[in-house]
Amino acid sequence: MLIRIDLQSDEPIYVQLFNQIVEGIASGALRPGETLPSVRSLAADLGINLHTVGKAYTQLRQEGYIQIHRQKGALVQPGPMPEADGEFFGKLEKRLRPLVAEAICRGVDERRFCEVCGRLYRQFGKGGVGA
Amino acid sequence: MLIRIDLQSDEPIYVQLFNQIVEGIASGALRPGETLPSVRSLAADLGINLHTVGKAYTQLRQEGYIQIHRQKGALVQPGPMPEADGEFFGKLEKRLRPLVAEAICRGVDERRFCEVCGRLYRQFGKGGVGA
Amino acid sequence: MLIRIDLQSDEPIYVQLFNQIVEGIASGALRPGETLPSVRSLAADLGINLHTVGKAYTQLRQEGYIQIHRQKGALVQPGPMPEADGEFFGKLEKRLRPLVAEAICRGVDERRFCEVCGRLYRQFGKGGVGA
Amino acid sequence: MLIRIDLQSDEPIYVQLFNQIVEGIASGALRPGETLPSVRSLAADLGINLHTVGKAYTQLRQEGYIQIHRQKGALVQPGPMPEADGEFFGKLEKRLRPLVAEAICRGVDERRFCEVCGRLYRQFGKGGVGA
DNA sequence: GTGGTCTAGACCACC
DNA sequence: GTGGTCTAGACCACC
Repeated sequence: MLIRIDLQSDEPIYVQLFNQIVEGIASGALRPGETLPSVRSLAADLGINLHTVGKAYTQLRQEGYIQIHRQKGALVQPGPMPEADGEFFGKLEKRLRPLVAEAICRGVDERRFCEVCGRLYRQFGKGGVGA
Repeated sequence: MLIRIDLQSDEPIYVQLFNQIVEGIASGALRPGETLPSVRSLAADLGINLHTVGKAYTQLRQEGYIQIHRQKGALVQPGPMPEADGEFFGKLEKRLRPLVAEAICRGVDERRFCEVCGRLYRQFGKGGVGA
Repeated sequence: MLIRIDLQSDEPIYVQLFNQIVEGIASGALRPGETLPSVRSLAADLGINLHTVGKAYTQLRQEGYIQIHRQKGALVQPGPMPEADGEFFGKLEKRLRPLVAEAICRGVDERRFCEVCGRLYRQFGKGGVGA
Repeated sequence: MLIRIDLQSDEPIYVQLFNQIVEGIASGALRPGETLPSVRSLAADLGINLHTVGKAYTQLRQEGYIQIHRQKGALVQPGPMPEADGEFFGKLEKRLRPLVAEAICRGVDERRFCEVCGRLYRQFGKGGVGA
């Protein structure tokens, strides 16, 4: 899977990496159980620091998206993905709220907002985990 | 309008303030043309530094949500709110993408995702700018 | 002559007033010797502070664009306008330099830059002092 | 590149700094991709506060003249410079208008005015971005 | 080491 | 009184 890091973004690199791996899982580019490159090799490929990759991997593990084995390295969660519990929906709402508020201020109604969401779903929807 | 700042949050205070004012506009708690408290008084009320409030106000002005008059203080944009142009939708998609990806990984389908959005729209929708 | 003050501009009101009166002279809307409204009446018309108008008038007098008489009030310089001496050209260059620099950075060449200047000259050029 | 700050000037320090960096880019003294001194070191060199430098850098970034990398520091925009769109020409006209008006009042015709512009173009033109 | 955020406190222009 | 600018100094995330 192709990963693109934008060094001049104000988004921390480890967050970009985290997001792109989650997006890879969502799109099916990364399948459950699939091995991920080692911290060392991914850092080398992307030209970034070992610690940065390590931080992204650690966070992915903490949220249940990947597993990390001392010897075998990292792999996409082969078992059940983390579930969408109340905590998840709580956080989701918290992160969505400012986006919705800005959209409302600019006159974007619910239908158009959901169209954007739908477009994203379709972008990911080709062969993803839910397929 | 009640504003609550979480000093422990990892979200910068000025961002929290920015978001809450935008949410106030979206909900109608802040009406177009309504005056906002002065930088000094709001800072005192919230127990934060006036520069932090100033930074939030400056950003709100840059994005067109408020006007700042050098000696009369700040007011909610009385004229047309910033429009939802291509740039806005581009940024919106960029900010929505990781949320959608995480939702997909957890098995949340488009319908349920849009339900969350819809709930937020209804939260804001009572007497908001579009009403 | 119509004067428009933008209260939400970051340009001080007295500067806006100064500029618009100079522009009125340049365009011929204000003729040499023509009387200007009193500080008091102009302030009332524009809904701004007396001192603000006073400051603009004082500056216009200091630079030779108008005369102020205790009894008769203010009038457009009836005699020779301030001349374009070395000091003037020095200041002009200083104020033009950042504009030219920004234009160059954006790939605007001298010809196009001067076209903009020429357009402004033509805007003013109908019946102005040089006509 | 030599930067000179006039602490007595009524022009804010961060604006002086902004302008001089833009002028450095226009003249070619600062090349695309070239690294700029860190906020701290430039502040120390100029004997001003690091926040003042930070404000200038932030504004330069917002207008697309430089990039800021969170840990590598700032560099002159290596890619395409911000383009001269309608917004730019609108602002340019607004800033040029009072200069042209004053020039007209003093009997400076379009030809002489453009000669001054041309002289500035030639000052910058030796090895600049357009060269 | 780098920029980002926050605080405390000062002075200024404007009106 | 209002926002704008500047300083000094601190802590933080990132890498």
